[in-house]
Amino acid sequence: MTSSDVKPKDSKPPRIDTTLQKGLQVLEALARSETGKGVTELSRELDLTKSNTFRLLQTLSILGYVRSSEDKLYSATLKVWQIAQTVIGNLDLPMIAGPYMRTLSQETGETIYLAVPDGLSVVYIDKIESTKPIRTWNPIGGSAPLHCVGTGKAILAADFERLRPQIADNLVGYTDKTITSLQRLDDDMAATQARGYAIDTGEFREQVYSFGSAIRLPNGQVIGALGVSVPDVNLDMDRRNDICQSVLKAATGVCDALQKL
Amino acid sequence: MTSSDVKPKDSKPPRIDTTLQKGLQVLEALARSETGKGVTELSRELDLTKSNTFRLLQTLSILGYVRSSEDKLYSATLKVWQIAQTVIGNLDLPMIAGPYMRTLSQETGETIYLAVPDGLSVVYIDKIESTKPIRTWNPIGGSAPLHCVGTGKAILAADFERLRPQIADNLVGYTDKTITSLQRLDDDMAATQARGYAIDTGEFREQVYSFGSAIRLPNGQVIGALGVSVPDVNLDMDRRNDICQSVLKAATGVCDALQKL
DNA sequence: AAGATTGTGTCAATATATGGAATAGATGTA
DNA sequence: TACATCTATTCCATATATTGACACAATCTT
Repeated sequence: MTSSDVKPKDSKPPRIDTTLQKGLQVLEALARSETGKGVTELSRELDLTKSNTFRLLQTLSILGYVRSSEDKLYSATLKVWQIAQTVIGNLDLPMIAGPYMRTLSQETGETIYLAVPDGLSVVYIDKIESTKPIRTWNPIGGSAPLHCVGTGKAILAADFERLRPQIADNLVGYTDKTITSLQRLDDDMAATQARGYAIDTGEFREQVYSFGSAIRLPNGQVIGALGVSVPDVNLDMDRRNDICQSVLKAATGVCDALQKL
Repeated sequence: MTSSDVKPKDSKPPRIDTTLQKGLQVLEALARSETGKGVTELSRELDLTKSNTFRLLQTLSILGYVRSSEDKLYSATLKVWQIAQTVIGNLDLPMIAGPYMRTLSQETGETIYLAVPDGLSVVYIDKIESTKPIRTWNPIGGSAPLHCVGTGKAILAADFERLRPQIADNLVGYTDKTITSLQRLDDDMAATQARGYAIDTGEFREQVYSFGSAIRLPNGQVIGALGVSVPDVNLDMDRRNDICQSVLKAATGVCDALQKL
């Protein structure tokens, strides 16, 4: 049809699936609503037909994204939140954090770790080896207890109220420095929260110090931590302070990068 | 066209917009993927045509739900997370928490508050008046500083590492009981985290005690708090303990209800 | 009880999404 | 270098799946 080309419309706006677009518009509109909305209200807001809106709502309901309450008010379910959680769980942290890890590596020369929480442990998902001729202890994919290492303690402190009861009975000792009493853990977590970074003074491996700072989403949710591991032979107090500041700066940088994502 | 005879498929189950369905399937598949997926890979996984998959990806890209990385790998953006945040922001907490608030009211007989965080304050979004002939102090819509009241302190403790630096310079005093030093706040927050509920001993209004416990999403994110306000004339130590336990139980109940939502 | 809302079904018309084939680019192999 | 085999992307005729107008029922207002 439209054989008479009087309307050269628009050249090449890549065609777009209108049904999908409308469906997502409906979902977003419901997400914005506090109380839920009716079919008619929605159709007016989005400038769609009532039938059309109804149909979209029906599909979204079947797919679980939307629920129609008691009366005829539709509202968004937490399904989109669940999906968001999986997105966050699959965020490519190594890529996002990469530049900051490299900076951190240059500034400190020590081994840099990127860790994510996994139950009551951290799992190392990326690292940069120390430039110094000292072997390193944790491979990518390896794990360590939350309460002993820099990255773990940073994560623990960032979500302490929730994790505390779980970890209270699991304060396994690894060295004579390991925190095994709940009282000492409480104190250490308070100090960590106050500082913004965590300090491990050989609490998991003898002679190995580590420092960590949490990586958070814009709303505060913890999704990982950056850390630096140092053989304590290398460590005087000045360097220790420098390293801590660097870690904190790097983690802050990653958080900012996440803001913009 | 297609004047040919009928095709008695089955059109009894409520028809569903297949384009929308497929588009959401694509989105979910990408959300599950760590590395991102290509068109062909997706089309095979979802049993769709390549052209079809490509078209869906194109529209999802335009709508901002998906991004095609450097080379031809598609992955989900944080847009679904942003939408999830608005859903959570608009959760009908009063309805969900209602039953637990009523139980709490019956158990204590005192004024029950439902509060949400708002910057460095709490805002009361629902309440149940005390059954006792004592007037109450905070209207729905009213607010109070995070660091002085039961609900606020519960929220503060639940997200302390993030909020601490913000509130450090804002410890305004209201009574001579108000916590105005960071050191005392740190201690109190540690104690609150350990207990699972917060105690306000007349720190906002003279003679008014309050108790609060945080409401969290399944992943730990704080979205509000339940609280009980009590004129201290009514309060002996036994009752105080009973009330604290009741608040804790009620808040836990709301959290569980959110799990199932 | 009448009237004005609403949500929910129906169904033909056609605009819309679709699948297949064609193109283009990239990577690997001989 | 040429060939083979992957990709992603575009094009287009076709029919299918979406659409909108209308009808109907169920509430709510008056």
